[in-house]
Amino acid sequence: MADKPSIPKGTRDFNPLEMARRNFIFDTIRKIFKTYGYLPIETPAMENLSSLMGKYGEEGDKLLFKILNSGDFKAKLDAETLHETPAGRLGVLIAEKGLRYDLTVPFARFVVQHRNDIAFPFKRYQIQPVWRADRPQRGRYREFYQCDVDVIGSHSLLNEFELMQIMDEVFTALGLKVVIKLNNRKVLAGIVEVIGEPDRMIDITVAIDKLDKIGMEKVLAELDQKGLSKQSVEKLKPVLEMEGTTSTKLTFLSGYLNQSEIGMEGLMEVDKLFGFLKDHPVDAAVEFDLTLARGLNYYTGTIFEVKSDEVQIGSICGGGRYDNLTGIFGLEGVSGVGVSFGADRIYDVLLQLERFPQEREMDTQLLFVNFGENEANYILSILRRLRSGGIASELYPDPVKMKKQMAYANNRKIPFVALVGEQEMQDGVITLKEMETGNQERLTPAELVERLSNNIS
RNA sequence: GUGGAUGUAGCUCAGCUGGUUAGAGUACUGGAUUGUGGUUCCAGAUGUCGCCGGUUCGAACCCGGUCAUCCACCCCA
Repeated sequence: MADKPSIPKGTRDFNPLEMARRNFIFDTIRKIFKTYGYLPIETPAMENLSSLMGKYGEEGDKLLFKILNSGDFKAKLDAETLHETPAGRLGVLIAEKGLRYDLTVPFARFVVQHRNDIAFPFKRYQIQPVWRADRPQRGRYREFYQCDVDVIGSHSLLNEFELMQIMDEVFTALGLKVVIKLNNRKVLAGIVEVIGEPDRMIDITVAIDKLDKIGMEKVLAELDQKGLSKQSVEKLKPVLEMEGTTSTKLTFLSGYLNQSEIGMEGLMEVDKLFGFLKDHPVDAAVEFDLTLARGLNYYTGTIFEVKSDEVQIGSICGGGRYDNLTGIFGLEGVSGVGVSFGADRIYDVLLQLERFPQEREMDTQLLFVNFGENEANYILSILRRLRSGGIASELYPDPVKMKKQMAYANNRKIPFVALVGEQEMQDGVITLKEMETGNQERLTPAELVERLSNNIS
């Protein structure tokens, strides 16, 4: 056999069953976005590389898919640059476009570019694929869909709360038990300020994150190795040892952070969100989680992450507040907040839990057996009536053996088969067979339409 | 980017410390049943055993390389 065709690593085909299931997820999410007043936009698959580079940290830049310039992409390069430039850097010299890495940065670009046509606060949703040159793994793809909702142009914490309600409503509608984790960058900034290491936020949050994996001693050793002073580590220790419920944690931190203005501000925000929750509870569990740092470096306030309570897979939804994302595109002082649902991981979770609803509304309801040219021609006008009545129906294209046509209906799980042969044509009726029971009845075309319309509703 | 595992029929997998013609289930095709599917029975087709090389009288099996896939770390949706 010749080499089988294949698709690039980390990408997938979707068959009709998978599409029905994916659309169930997209439809559920879209419907909820709309009821909260968000409007749809789309942006191109590719952006100028300059819009993408530097927005996701050093790691992110490496994971960008770059698109080779068309035409003679090395025309402007002299031999020396071509040789001397390290491979990693050569990319930007021969590629000026790249595939989008997420939907938030293109959205920021969109807002800046169309600022005069947008009424702020602008609430939009966007459901499109994104691409990352990551190494594929369980729950990690190189092409996957994000479903983003963002509000831009408002500082109000009501937006954060609204997003929490949306997250809750979506996962409830999908029938999934989840935990919404909540943190605030300002609280993290406050902690590093208090211990006197304001520039070491990343090292410290990574250390906090590893706490339950490798234990206190190893975390302390690692911090020491990273060059944190003993004094700072000592000061950090109470935070690492912090335990208990959200409210005891918040009480502890309000004492701990009281010398840090930014820390207290963050704490107040977290407190306010939990206040909203108290008055308007949601189904999902909501946890204050200091270990949540999130890699995307544009977040400045609240950070969200949603994890499945039932299946172990990375986060299935995440997001946060970014105060100055549009600043990098030249529009200062516009604050935004948003979250992104990972449709592909949600799919994996639903699949594993077998929670997909058994839905087959739009599938073919009725198949006409093809007995030959005359019969087929006669059936075409009946089909037209059925279809204009909203009944999905089809005629088997070839006049092959009946057994084969029945087997086709069976495989497609088409619930009804109609037989119209010479006999029926003469009598002006249709023999309708219900596949599941095997029952057959003779109906006029009008009765047929009525019978099947009732069956659908 | 670092580490580990696995590649045999369309799919899921057997294949004995290396032995001659590589199997099962399922799916597929035809028939039992020429206007009736899902069950049953009968028959049939299907493989460079991922690829390249080495060891051997002999390799799906052992060794080396390579590619692909999966898993963990990292990062995240």
